[in-house]
Amino acid sequence: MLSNSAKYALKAVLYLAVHSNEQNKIMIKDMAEPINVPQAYIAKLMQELAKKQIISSTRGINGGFYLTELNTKQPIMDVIFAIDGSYKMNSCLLSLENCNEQVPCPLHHIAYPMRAQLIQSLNSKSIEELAEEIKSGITFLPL
Amino acid sequence: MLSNSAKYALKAVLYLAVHSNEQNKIMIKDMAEPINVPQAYIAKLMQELAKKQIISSTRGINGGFYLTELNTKQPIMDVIFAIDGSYKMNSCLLSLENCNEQVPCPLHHIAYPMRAQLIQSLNSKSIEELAEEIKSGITFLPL
DNA sequence: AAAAAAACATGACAAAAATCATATTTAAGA
DNA sequence: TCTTAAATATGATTTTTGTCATGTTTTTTT
Repeated sequence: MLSNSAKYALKAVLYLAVHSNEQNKIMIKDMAEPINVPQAYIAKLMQELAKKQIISSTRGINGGFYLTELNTKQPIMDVIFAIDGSYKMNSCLLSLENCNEQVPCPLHHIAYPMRAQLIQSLNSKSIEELAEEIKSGITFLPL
Repeated sequence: MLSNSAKYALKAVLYLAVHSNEQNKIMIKDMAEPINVPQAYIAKLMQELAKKQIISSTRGINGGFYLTELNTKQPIMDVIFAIDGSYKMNSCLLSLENCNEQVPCPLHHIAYPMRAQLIQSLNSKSIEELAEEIKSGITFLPL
């Protein structure tokens, strides 16, 4: 449902959402440890997200990664899609190609409503909203 | 959330539930094609399930795999646990070890209720119940 | 008792995902 | 303009997962 990479990316993006802005960029080496992801690995993911404009970056001295106002308005789902594509998230629990409401697989009625609701939530929640919850101590971003 | 192996195993078990009983055993070579899983692969999975008593088997001539009455009463979740263990299914969306109700991760409030409900469904639905739905044309077991 | 047909056990191989390493490009400051 | 410090690009390596192959054991039939 979610690759390891997507999970790492989500943690990283939320970390940026809480700790960075256009005046305060964050370097790879300073974010790898707090989110507990290997530096070289998270670096690759961040580059991918930057290329797809999910996050922002500038190189050179005083460079780093950060989120613009616009970046933070994006739904969480966009981060997932950028890394995993849409297939993983959208496919049926049994990964049956032709499972749908008309020809439902044996688990469809159990699994589909929940997945649909999850997708709905991930699409409607913005990065910013989740960051606010972290800042106000409602949720946590631990190791 | 579910390994490929677990998905294959579920398809196979449901196939047995619909097509087999103690008088009517099914050989590997006759089930691989209809459920669209490589024969050698499903063979290995079935042996694992047989060893863990999720399904039944007898060898030798006229042998094969089948489900006893007792087998069919088991919850669907048991099949998943037998193949994947409990970790995959029970872990938080971000795979954070110490995410819980007291110290929730940023996605906990979005993801947990649905996962809990899914687990509840998989635990309360028996193999037999799903097989009945297939037999009566409510759901389908396609490729 | 022997032969045949099935599951069972074991391990080899392949593909994909995760992880690591290294060289290149860019931006800022001296 | 040169040096430095950062992201970027590319690809190598490792680990995990999925797939395949082959020989062994068990059960039934003759």
